[in-house]
Amino acid sequence: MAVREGLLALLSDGARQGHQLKTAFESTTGGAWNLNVGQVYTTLDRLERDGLVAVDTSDGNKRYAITTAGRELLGGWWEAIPAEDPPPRDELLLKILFAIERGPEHALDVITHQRSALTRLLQDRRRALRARSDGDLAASLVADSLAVRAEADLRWLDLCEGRLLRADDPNRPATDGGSRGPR
Amino acid sequence: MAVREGLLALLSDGARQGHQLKTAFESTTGGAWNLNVGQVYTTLDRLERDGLVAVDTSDGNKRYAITTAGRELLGGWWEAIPAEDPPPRDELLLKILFAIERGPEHALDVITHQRSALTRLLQDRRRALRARSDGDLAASLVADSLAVRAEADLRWLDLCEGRLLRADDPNRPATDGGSRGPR
DNA sequence: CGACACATGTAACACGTTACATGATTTG
DNA sequence: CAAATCATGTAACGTGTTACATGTGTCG
Repeated sequence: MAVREGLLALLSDGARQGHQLKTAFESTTGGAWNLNVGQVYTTLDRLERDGLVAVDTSDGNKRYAITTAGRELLGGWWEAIPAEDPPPRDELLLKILFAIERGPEHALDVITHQRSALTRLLQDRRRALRARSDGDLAASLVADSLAVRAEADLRWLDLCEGRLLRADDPNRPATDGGSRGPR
Repeated sequence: MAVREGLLALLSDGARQGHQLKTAFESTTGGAWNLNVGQVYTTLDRLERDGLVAVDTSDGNKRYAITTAGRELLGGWWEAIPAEDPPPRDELLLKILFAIERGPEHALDVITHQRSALTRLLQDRRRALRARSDGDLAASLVADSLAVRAEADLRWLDLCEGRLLRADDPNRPATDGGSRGPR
């Protein structure tokens, strides 16, 4: 559900051909996300099927134009806050949750490993960010996003470790003895 | 690619039936992610097709067991750091990138709106986190993750706004005049 | 008995992705 | 002219998701 809106956003600036949309999409995302041309057309077909775009062949070319319904949907998109319910499944989170299920020691191992790997990755990303301080705004924003995301993941890993250690610590009265009991 | 590994992780503790896996998956994720039972079976079919699990009917029941290949894949999963290439398309990031394409003013509007909405969401999440300080470790970790994620998004929005304002500011020598020029 | 949970599936669809087929136009 | 780019698609596959069809067992 991201290609759709991206194409609509591009079309809200004026009708374009399918192939142009691929190019525009990639340049808008700073080259971070390439689209297979075929996907553009299949997505456009679906958008047309849903009445969000219409084909305009008034001049010999085949141009896609956004419809009123498309504009409405897009208007909502700008305002909508990306918070699906249920939230998208985050791989790191899932990994730790299932590691805990296998045993807290295992989970702590995984956390340690992930943290060091993530730290390395973050350094790389920061380095890349400094190196490529060319004027490409989009690419910079993508890099920022990746870095911030990695920092957040690291912070979460720390939180996670804290909770695990506290849960294991026999000093503390366990908040609940048998929530995970195997039937 | 998250249900597969989750089921494998559960099976690495011992063979189970399909329906039990649904229950285990949901309890492991603190109820944050429910699975349709049908999906468990289709996923198991695919895992079996790929030789990662095998069906065991030695006792009258139909149990799925992880295979050696499955264990190998799982071993890699624990260590693998969730950093796909290209990175997963982040909706907030996409939204801002396409908003910029429509015009920096528009982008600043969207940023402002997203920030206030996200701030509200974050407060809700924090409140929810405090309220439900029951002993459910998994649910707490999910809530932590959501909160940390929201904080990171807010921080990124600030970064983003900064870059945009700097790019628009005529005092600064624009790093590049025509990278976004409409041909 | 009737409701509910357990248990196993099938069918249909959405979206994303890759590979492939085809033709027109441009340009070195 | 040959190669590259522009342009439009189709086919096939993978995962995720929902809805539906069925049957068994348990318990109030």
